[in-house]
Order: sequence, then structure tokens, then C-alpha cells
Amino acid sequence: MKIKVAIADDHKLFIDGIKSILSTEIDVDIIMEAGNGLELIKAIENGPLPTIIVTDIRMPVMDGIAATKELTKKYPDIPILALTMYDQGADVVEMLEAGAKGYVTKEADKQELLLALKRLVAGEKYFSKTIPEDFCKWASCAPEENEIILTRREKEILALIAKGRTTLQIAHELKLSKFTIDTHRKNIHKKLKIKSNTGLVNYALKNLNLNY
Amino acid sequence: MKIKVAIADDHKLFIDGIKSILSTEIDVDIIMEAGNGLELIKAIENGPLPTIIVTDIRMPVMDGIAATKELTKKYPDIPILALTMYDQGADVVEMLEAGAKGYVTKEADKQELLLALKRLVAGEKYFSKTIPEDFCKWASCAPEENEIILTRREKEILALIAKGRTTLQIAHELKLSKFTIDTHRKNIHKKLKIKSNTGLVNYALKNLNLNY
DNA sequence: ACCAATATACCTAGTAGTAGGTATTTCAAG
DNA sequence: CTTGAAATACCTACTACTAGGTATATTGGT
Repeated sequence: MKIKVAIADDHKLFIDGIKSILSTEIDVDIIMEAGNGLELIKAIENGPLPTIIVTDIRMPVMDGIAATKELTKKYPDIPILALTMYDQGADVVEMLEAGAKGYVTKEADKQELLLALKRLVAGEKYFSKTIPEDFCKWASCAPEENEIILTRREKEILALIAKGRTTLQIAHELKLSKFTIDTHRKNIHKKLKIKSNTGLVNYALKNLNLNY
Repeated sequence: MKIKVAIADDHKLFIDGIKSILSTEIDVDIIMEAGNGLELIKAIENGPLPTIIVTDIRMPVMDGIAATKELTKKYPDIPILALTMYDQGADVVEMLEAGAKGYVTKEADKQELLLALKRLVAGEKYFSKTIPEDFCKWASCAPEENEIILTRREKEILALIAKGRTTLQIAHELKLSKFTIDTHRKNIHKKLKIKSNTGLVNYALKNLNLNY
């Protein structure tokens, strides 16, 4: 039976490219395309069910992570393959946690994409080789030496600092003492070896996923 | 005569897609592909000259802007078409300043890409409609109402703040008084309506192009 | 039940950033 | 040549952050 693919990516040219690549495959059909997560969900709800969903991670309106959470809940039997850029390691982990069954980086070629599609349709998983550290993190392999483990609270506070909140504002927001926030910030400083608030913002924006 | 295209993009899948899309066009041939700016330059130096160069803006090792500067110097007759993501407005301006003759966003479709290729080969320019403000900025149209004009010095200092430098460090680095840096920072605050250093880092990382 | 990690809270002293000023020099545009 | 923007420099008072502590309650895992 033919593999019916639903694909979501905000770059039309990329979708067109994939369609063109897969058009030579007689056993693969792209039956649905979407420019963001919301369109994807709507399309699947209103159309014939695809065999597999292929989605970009970062998209406007609704990203791939949110869409994946929603879709795995409603359609647990349809595997989701994440498409990712080389620099979105952290996002990949979130996608897998959201329920994606595999990922392929956009550095991959046609062969790898096809392989991933077939693996997922067969109920297996597939992971591009190029993001080993992050997959390791998710699969709880041996932790990286330079892997930084911030606690939930610390991440929360770091995110607020990155948003420009002052210590007092954070204290009010979380209904905690100013001293507590101070302590947490100091612990973050130690763990990250960053000594200034501006440095933290830098780190947070580059390493956490606070973007849009 | 056939249009001979050299293409550079760090996403192999994207290149494959473009190749596949263009393979149905009898008058277009992709004769060269590269994963970054450096590979592109080397390929062009060692191979037959292309009719047109199509390149992504952000790439590892050497980005499209640097490559374009180099290539327009050595090969002023070969037009360069920039491929860009929706959120890289500022980069587009730099590409045009570097000598690119047009740009197409990755939201475009096959038709638009072909149109752009033909326009550039014919010696014309082509700009996707979707980034009007930035092109306006470059072409010095009427300035945007909410366009923020920081002076050269202010941008320089903002960049250093974003890199985590303190006022004193910046003062030493630029051989200026601490008071001067303070004044500049205060002026930046006023212009951007941002009242804190962390807010500035946020703004700088999102709006300036400090990334690699 | 116990241990380690997490989360909480407080104190002091010092440094850096914020907010309000004023003022001089330079340089390009009108 | 004058005007205005840009760049420079200084002052004071106040607020926020940094760095060094100590200490207790809670929680998850063996």
C-alpha cells in the first residue's frame, strides 16, 4: 500500500522540493501540506488520515512541538517524523518528548528521508546521526561532561531573567522571597560559570527555547 | 542557451529539492552545489563558470554574505540570487549591499524561483514581495515609523553589552570614559524604550546580527 | 528510614547599572 | 555660518546585582 504523507513546513519551496523528490517514488504520496502546526492539525481533521506525518519543528503560528503533542493524543497510531535544522538540538529533544518517532535533519539527502519514512511506517524509530548528544540526552545515555543540568526552578528563573525581569519582579511573580531568587541565580551562575545577568540572557536565548 | 546554476545551502535536502524541482525545466541546469560559502567559492574557481549563483544567507563556515562580497569582486558579471528565511530581514539588506542582485524567500514557490532566475540572468533584479520593509530600508524608501535609528557608536556599544561586557570593560575596550558609555547606554535606553541591560541583550540578540 | 538534591530564606559588603542632570567638541547639512 | 546630531565627559542619588556566607524544610530514590 502507498504511504500517504502529510507534511508541514513554513517554507513552501522546501515542501515543493520534497514533493518533487518524492514524486519519483511510486509508493509514496504527499496527500496534505501545511504551512504551520495549526494548518496541519486542521488538514488532518478534515481530510483522509495520512500514514505518516512529517513536520518542521519551528514554524510560525503553531510550532511542530505543540502540533505533535496534539496529534499524538488524537492519532497515536500515526507516526510523526520531525524535520530539523542543524542548530535545533534542544528542540529535537522536545519533539521526541512530545511524541515524535524520529527525526531527520535537513542536511540529510533523499535516501535518508526515504529510509526514515519507511522505518517509521514500519513502526520503528529513526534518528539522523548528526545530533548524537541531544538524542543521548533524551535517551538518557551517559551524560555529556559539559552537559549543564539546571533544575526546573532554575530554568524557570533563568527564563524570567532572560525576559528582562528584575530579581524583585521574579520574587513577586513566583511569590517567593527576593533572597530565594538571589540564591537560585547564584546557583545558576555557578553551574553555568557565568557571572553576570547579561551573560545569562545570552546563554538563555541561545540554549533555552524561549524564542517565539 | 541553458542557464547554468551554482547553488549553496547547508541543507542538503533543500538543494536536492531545488534540483528536483528544476530538473523538469529543460533550460535550467544545476552544475554545482555547495554546503557553505567557502565550498561555493572553491567550486566556482575550479569549475566551469555558472550563469547564475543561488545561495542561502546563513550557512556554517562561511555565510552567504561573505561569499557574495568575494564573488561579486571576482565575478561581477555573474548575478547572485539570495535565498532567505522569513525572519532574516536584516540579513537580506546585507546581502544586497554585498552585491546580490535579488532575493527569494523560502516561502516562495517554484514559479517564483524560476521567475527570479530568469530576471537575474536577463540582468534585472528580483525581490520577493514578502520582505518589503527591509528592502525599503535598503532602497532608502520612506523610513518606517517604528524604525529605530541607533548611531554607529550606539550599535557598537549595544553589541558589546549584548556580549556581556560591563560598562567599565567597554570603556577600557573603546578607550573612553565610563561616563561616556553610561551616556550612550542611557541614549540607547531612551531610543529603544528599554530600561534594563538584560532587556538590551534581548533586543540585541533578536534584532542585531551578532550571531556567528 | 535515610541521604542527597532541591527549594526555600536570611545577612552583609561591595560592585554595577539606572535616572536625573549639565556641558563641550566635532562635523556635516542647510 | 549657524544649527543640530553625534560623541564625548562629568556629577549625584538610588536601585539592582554580585559574592561570600549560613540554615531549614521538602522531596525523591535506595
